[in-house]
Amino acid sequence: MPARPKRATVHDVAEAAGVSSQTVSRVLNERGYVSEDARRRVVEAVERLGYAPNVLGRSLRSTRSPMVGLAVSDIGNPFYARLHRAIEKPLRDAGLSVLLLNCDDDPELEAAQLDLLASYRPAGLVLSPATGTRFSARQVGTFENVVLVSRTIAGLDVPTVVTNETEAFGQAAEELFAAGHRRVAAVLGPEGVSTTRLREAGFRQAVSAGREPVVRYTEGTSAAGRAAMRELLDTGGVTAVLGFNVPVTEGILVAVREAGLHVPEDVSVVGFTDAGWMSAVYPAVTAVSQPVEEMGRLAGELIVAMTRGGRPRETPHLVVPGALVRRESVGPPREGTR
Amino acid sequence: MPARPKRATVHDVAEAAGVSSQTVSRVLNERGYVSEDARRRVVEAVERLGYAPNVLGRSLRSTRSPMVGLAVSDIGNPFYARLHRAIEKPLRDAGLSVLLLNCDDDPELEAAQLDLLASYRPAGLVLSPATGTRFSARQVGTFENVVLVSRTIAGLDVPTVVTNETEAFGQAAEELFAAGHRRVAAVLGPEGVSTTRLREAGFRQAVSAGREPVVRYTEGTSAAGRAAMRELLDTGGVTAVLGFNVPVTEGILVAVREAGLHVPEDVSVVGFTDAGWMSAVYPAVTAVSQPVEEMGRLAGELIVAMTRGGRPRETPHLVVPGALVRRESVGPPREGTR
DNA sequence: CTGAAAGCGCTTACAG
DNA sequence: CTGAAAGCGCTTACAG
Repeated sequence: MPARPKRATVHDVAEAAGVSSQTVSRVLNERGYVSEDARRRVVEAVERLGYAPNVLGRSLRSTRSPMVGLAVSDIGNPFYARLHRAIEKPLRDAGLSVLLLNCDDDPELEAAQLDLLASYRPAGLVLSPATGTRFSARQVGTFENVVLVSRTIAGLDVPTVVTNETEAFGQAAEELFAAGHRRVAAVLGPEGVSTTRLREAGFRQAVSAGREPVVRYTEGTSAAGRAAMRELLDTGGVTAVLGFNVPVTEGILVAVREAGLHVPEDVSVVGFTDAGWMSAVYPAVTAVSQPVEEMGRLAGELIVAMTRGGRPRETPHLVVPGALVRRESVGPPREGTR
Repeated sequence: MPARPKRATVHDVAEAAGVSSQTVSRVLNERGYVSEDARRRVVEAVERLGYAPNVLGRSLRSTRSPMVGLAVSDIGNPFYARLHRAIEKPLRDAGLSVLLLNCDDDPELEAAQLDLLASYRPAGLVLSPATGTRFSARQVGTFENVVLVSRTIAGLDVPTVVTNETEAFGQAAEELFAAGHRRVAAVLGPEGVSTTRLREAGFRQAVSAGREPVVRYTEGTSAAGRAAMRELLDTGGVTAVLGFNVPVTEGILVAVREAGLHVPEDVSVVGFTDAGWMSAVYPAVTAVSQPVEEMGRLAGELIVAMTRGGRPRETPHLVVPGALVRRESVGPPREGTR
């Protein structure tokens, strides 16, 4: 195989243009004064040599890397896939790259992935922390600019972007209780995660006399949602269920199917976080829609602002509203189970 | 805000351990001879100073970066989300990082994203090219180690990992024709993409006397699938449909619902690429399951092997088998439409 | 087994 | 407006 041709450097461009490498740098970075003549010759040489800057050299010297980490628990969860897309855009427009880190909601893997990210000396980190995360005040310093999205960490003074979890989940619960269900289950995520805690609070606020809340904690996956729902159908005596996220809601529906039951005739279901397929099927699934694109955009813009040094006096804690989208998966309980 | 404390470097470690920076480097990279005593002192100093290597410096000097690009058309498409997870694992185990590039199936954006990637001088590129990609033999050289996944580019001599598209899609078509449908539509992806071409070939191979194929090309999104299906329901006179991918299949189901029709009583549907929700709903969706995890693993292993210089004599073209998963979305055509 | 020197590609800080 | 010098953090290539 032929040796790969060596790539052009600033020095090659400088030589071809008859200027110094600093002048090339000035032209490329549009900083400092450069005569029109020199600029023209540099631009022409760049073109001719097919020169493309090496970020490694640039970042090393300037001690400013254009990399921003995005650490999430599962890119297969459409919430995080949408978040990635939404964050990437404003960062790209600001000249920043996103390094996606999949952490499987595992604190060990998260720590390893963040170590990896740290080795790139990134400009920032957007984090949706894993259950039992070890991310702490100490690490905030390592990453300089940190924004938490969706999930938060108690006692950490960093900007956050979240949905009005408690209120929105409470509204979903009320939808089921108000339909006449007495025993309603919330199939939540892992205990100790902020989203589980806040959604559970909303669920409990919807409880009043004669209403019986049932709570199950899960890993937040489809398989876990399915297992929890199977158990609830066997022994829980519930007639309505709230799903923590898209995978859990999917798992709940799988279990209902496998039991030979139907939504909403046998069980009513409300999901948290909307997904395209929920309006593609019979019955269409009632769900709380989160403004994920807005969350991503806000997080991206916060990071951009922070990398530009615009650290505000007050740490921003942005809250975006979820909205219940009523479809067909909620009905009255069967006669006799009421 | 307090100035960020300067991070420790090899020199700091060297000084603390009473050795030279090269010896530190030798210990960290486990290459060359180091006395047990020196090693111990270095390890201890690393620990004490909380030293973590700077990839930028390392990559710049060694001209070997641990970064591998993964360029896909849409991380929101579960196929690519699964692919990312599957590729990331073997690469991480080999000490490589994945930079995910979302290209929106847009050749302009793809070019821009690949330019960005090139600035990191990556060790490799795993690419699922955009429609109308401008990726060419010239660029293969830029990225040194390239593997194409799922979608291929004619005339490019690089390793590929694909499903047996033609055969698997043909089997899905046969499933519908064999159920008694005469006019069957394939809602495909963009014209000119290898997957569209190969799946269409499979579709046409399933056609015989009395069977009428209808083909629609789309952008491959949920919205495009919905629009195509709406048109087919209005004027196409088809009783069965094949969906190109998960988003298109979702869009098809949305259009069926919006028309007040039911699957499979009014229209039979088979999807290409399986998704969790397809077995969570009534009717469960019959689909061709692709071994995405295996594809990702194979692509990752190819990249790892290539970065280690193990370039095989023959360019590998790996083909993995799709499998039709029969569920409930296929039935006989309505009487009278047959 | 170890270190002094050099250099990866770039930009900063300085001097003109 | 421009360039010579230095250095970001690391590893290579060499000499001992």
